[in-house]
Amino acid sequence: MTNQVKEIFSGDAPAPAALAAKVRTLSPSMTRSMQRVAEAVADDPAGCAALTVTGLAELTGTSEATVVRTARLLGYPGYRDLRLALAGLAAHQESGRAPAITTDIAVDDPIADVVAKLAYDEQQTLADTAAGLDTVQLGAAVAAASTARRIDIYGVGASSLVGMDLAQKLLRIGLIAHAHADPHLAVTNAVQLRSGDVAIAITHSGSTGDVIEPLRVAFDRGATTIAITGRPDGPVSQYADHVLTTSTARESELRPAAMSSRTSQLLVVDCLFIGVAQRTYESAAPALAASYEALAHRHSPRTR
Amino acid sequence: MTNQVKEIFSGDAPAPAALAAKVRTLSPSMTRSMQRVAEAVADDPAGCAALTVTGLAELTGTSEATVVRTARLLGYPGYRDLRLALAGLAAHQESGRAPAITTDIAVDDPIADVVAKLAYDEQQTLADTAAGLDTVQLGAAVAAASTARRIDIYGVGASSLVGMDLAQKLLRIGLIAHAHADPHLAVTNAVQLRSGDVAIAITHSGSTGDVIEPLRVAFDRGATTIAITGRPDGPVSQYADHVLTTSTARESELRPAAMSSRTSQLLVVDCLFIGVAQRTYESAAPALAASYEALAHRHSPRTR
DNA sequence: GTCACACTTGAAAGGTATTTTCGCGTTTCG
DNA sequence: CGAAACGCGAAAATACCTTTCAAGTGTGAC
Repeated sequence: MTNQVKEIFSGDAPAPAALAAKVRTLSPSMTRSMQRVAEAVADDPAGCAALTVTGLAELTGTSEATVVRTARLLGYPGYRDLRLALAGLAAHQESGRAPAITTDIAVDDPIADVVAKLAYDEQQTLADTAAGLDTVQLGAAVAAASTARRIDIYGVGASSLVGMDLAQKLLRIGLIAHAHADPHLAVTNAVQLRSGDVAIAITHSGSTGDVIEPLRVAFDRGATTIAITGRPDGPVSQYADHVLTTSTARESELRPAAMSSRTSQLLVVDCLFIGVAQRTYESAAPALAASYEALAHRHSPRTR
Repeated sequence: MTNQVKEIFSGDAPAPAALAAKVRTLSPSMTRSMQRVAEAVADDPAGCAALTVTGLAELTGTSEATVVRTARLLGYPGYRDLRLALAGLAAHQESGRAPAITTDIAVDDPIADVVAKLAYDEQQTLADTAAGLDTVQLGAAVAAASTARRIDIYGVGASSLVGMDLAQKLLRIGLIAHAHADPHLAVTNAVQLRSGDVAIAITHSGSTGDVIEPLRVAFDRGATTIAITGRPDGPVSQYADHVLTTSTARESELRPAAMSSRTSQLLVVDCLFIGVAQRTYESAAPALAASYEALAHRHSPRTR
């Protein structure tokens, strides 16, 4: 009973705050005109809230239809609702004027600036991710993982580290979890899965073939599949029962996308882990305690 | 657009927040039906924002005309604008209702709270780390790494992932970096190091023997040694030329220290990486670009 | 190179929501 | 008690939003 419903285009909740983040996340899947609209909205929520469909269409040099389409893509039933959300957002940002260390990291930035900007960006990424995370999907993923007979995790490149992190933690609370970075081994293992097992694919782009393939196999075998991706509309979602969306921060030459996506992925993975730990508290608690113990012994006694 | 004069009744600014107060002020000058509408609006701004004129008219047992009249009296050009203001107000009071993120994550926290608390904690950790990071030490570490003939990184457990992350990134910009999670291999490799090489140890506790040992060897061999630790006064610092301090967030049963220390370590590692990328920009830039390319080809073509 | 196809897009038709008009009923005051 | 003013809602008029549809545009196959 794993593979039905799916909602196809995600039941995006009409996210409250992180609209700019959502725009960034969905931007790649938008057409040119829609991007213009989305950009205008993200740039000046307050201003746009004051405009009618027609007004916004004119402002962006597009048509009403396009505006409505964009609103839909952002998760609202129509423009009216987007407008309401915008009004709320405008009120928000009015109260808490952002200080904005907005500029990109440059080659000649002093090291202190690099630290500040990087920390700020990562904080932003965290906020965006938290705001954009669908708790229903997360809850479902937690439920599936908690009772899974076995959990396989797929991720390559930077995402493989996130996968290993998750596997490490799940193992620590007594679950059977494996992270696979090797696509071939991943597929080989995916074949073993069946209903009651869980497969998790981690890919920022949502279209990493090496990760999609094992997930597809797991999906076909009847396992419950979870995708952690920055592109919820990407190919990977096709084979995912539950999609957890990570946020996409602006990237620069010095700061590749992999860096902020990792932050976002780790937050999602941590949430998943804690959810599972909660659900399996009975067995997780002693396991956690035991692993504390084990670690403590590997430290030299003197801690001063 | 039929905008004639209309001002007539007061130049009330479309007050942002104090709507309830305005209702009270104006209440005496309202007719009975209008009072009912005003009351409903003041009672539940959020709820009313979700209603259409007709809906609100029905709810209050009045007519659309009366609703519009009330909106006018409150200082808005029409109901549409009152509704927008209401939405803004709703967003406001929603934000004020912070779910006490300050408390620890509990076993029975709903999943949404888990996400919020976790994100908040991590943001805190980032801020702390950035504030506590010694930029002089960081600068020195960057300088050493930029010109290193070879970089060895030691980390076990959760820290091993951070080490691998750093190694991955340094490799990508053309440096020779290796992460060692196996203590024996680490020592074996450390023996090879000499002046002009760099060794980096990552340990939250500052007293992880498996990591200290290879660092000591590297130190003795004359390599420049760097420690990334949460305990700058720990044993590891003994053999470190430069110490980069990570922050320690409170931990709880469900949220092991490894989790927040990882966030902190990653920030430090990212700063180190970007610093190096800046310094070696000439050679790093093409390397970075090249790796983008390589990655792009592994994705399915459609990215639009 | 050319054809076929799928996708984007805006114009205009089609619906809702909001605003205005209008007249009935009620109150108020002479 | 009667006249004038006011409150009120039904319904018409309008503005706004949504949907449909056909033309334009780029893309891949052959």
